[in-house]
Amino acid sequence: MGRPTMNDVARRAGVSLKTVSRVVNGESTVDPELAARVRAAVALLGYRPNLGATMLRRNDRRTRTIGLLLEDVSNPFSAAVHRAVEDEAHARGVHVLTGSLDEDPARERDLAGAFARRHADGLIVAPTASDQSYLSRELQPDIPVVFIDRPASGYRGDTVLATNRSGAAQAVRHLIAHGHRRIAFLADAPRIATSRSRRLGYRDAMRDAALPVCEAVEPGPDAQAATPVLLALDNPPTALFTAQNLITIDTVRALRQLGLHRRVALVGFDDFPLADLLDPPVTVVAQDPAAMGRAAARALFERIDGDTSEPREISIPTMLIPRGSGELRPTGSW
Amino acid sequence: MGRPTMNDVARRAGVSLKTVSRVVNGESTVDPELAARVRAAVALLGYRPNLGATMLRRNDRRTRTIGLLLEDVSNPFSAAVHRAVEDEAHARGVHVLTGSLDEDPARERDLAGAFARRHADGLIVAPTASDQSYLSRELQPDIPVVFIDRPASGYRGDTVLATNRSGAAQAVRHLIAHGHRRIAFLADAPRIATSRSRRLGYRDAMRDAALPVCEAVEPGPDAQAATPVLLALDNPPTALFTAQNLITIDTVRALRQLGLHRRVALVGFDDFPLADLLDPPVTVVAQDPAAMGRAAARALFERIDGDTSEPREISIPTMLIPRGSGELRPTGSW
DNA sequence: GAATCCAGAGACAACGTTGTCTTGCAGTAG
DNA sequence: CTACTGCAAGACAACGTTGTCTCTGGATTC
Repeated sequence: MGRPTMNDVARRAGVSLKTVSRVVNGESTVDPELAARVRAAVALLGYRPNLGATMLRRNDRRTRTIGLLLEDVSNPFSAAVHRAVEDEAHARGVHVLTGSLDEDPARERDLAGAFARRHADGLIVAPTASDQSYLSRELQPDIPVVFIDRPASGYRGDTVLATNRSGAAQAVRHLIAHGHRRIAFLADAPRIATSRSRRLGYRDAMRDAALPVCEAVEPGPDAQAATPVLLALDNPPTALFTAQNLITIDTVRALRQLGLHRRVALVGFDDFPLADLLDPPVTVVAQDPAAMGRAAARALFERIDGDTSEPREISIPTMLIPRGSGELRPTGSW
Repeated sequence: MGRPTMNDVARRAGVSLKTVSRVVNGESTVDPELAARVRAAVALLGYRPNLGATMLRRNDRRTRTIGLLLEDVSNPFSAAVHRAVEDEAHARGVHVLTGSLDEDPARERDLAGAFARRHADGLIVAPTASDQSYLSRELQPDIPVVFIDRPASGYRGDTVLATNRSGAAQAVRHLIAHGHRRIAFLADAPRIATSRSRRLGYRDAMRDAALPVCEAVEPGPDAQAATPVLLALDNPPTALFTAQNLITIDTVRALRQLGLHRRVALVGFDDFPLADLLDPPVTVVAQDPAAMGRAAARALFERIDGDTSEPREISIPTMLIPRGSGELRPTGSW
């Protein structure tokens, strides 16, 4: 015996199937006494509506579920976005299916398709693939998608982005203002859109100050290795700008090992927990992942509720938080 | 027009509905030529099976979805568990619905019920409520539940726990071995089972060494406030054992503010990122959240696959990681 | 007192799919 | 040549629910 159905409840209460349906759906055209009998039977049998059948039959077709595709749910940035999205969804009685993409375009496609088949009412995606046109094939045309953290291409949807370029430029100008002239840029793969934007910001600031660029792109999984190489150059940088939180942390480790953490200035893009407790405390350009998640969720729910206006691009400002590592002055030599 | 159905595909391919069903489900009793026509029509129309209808009709009733209820998806411990569960699920083509509980028993009940109504094939729950007997009412009898991090009561299910008591005792013995006699214990609400277990471990070690206990339970949201109070006692503790990662971090902050971070020893339960980069690096008893998540997911999938043996209790060992803060010797006075 | 109305309740079909049964037809044996 | 076998493919019911239509009977109206 599986779980009880409306029919079981109807038999038990001595009414018709349809009357049970009416009571369960709170329709008013039911005799109070019958309604009471039905409710008693529901409680007695522990009846719960079969959501699948409901969704199949109803014409509004809402599963009150959204899909959330992030880079890696265990990364603090993704986790904060996740939490903010969940809070917005919870307030609306909506549940969240999550998936981690790990920079794997195939996984992005698979999971988006899978969530679509599960009839998610909408998707929030931090794109990993360089092209999202697959979404047209995988998704029902009326499923809204909001992109977060990185822009999408090939599919129309709202996009929530941090001020990557201007935030990066601000970080670099901050280092310049503290006397640095040789500032290196450490970033992950240029395939990643945020990495490119932040590099543009770095270049903006360097160009404006007529300084030469020095880029170590894609330190890869072991960003720690890039730092000693950079600092062993003939005319080594006196300051580093790291474009992502994991790279920042690796760089902190590397500087520590070299014993240069108090001599080489450092500003990181994206804040991370305990940055304020390190020695020196790490100056960062903080994103606001919670605000990004909230904005994305709100945009998505507006679309789900029928907003069909032109896709928007929502900018969430970054904020420079001076803590110490970014205020170190250049030292002549070590 | 909604998305295409099997009927649309059948009409297009000039075959019967049932033949489409056979092709889609990979049954072998279909003429290759018809099968090819069907597949062409599927591709042309972009047909995707309606999972709701499939689940409704099929008798195995699997949604290939599991529910995961954690304390807070943005907490590093929960996030690591989440990631491990996702990886195990992904390997089996199963998707994960997540929810944060925030120590709110009502939210636990609501979300468990909601996921059950969504026909999750199983649930992994880090219990917040003191009693899980509500699950009998909310869940179909054959939905397996695995509890993680904290034991459940009132519902039968496998449980995955860290070695809270022995791990805590080990931490305290470590401090004792480094000469400490006055060791305070800082924990969150005793309502939380892990908090109680760790306190028992603390008491075990103190009793074995014939030392008096000194407990500051439930520093609450602001654990930073408890530390100065403790250290202002007449005969202040020379070492602190903190029972949870957020409390550990708050305590690090407090010690830093008091300028005592190099004089008062500290061991924390549960590791956290960057603990090794603080000054001094923080000695911890590390849990292995990834192993816990993996174990929970594996146990759940075994149950889903039909294992009906007695509920098991799975212990995931903790590991003491000496880094510096726990090896400070007691100082006579400050 | 008969005609009308309305509210409440049931009958029935439908949502998109799969399980089961039946049909049709080619191939084979007697 | 007839009867049987086997297999591919269609017809039909069913899963659990809701939308629509119809029916009933008591209250209201003239």
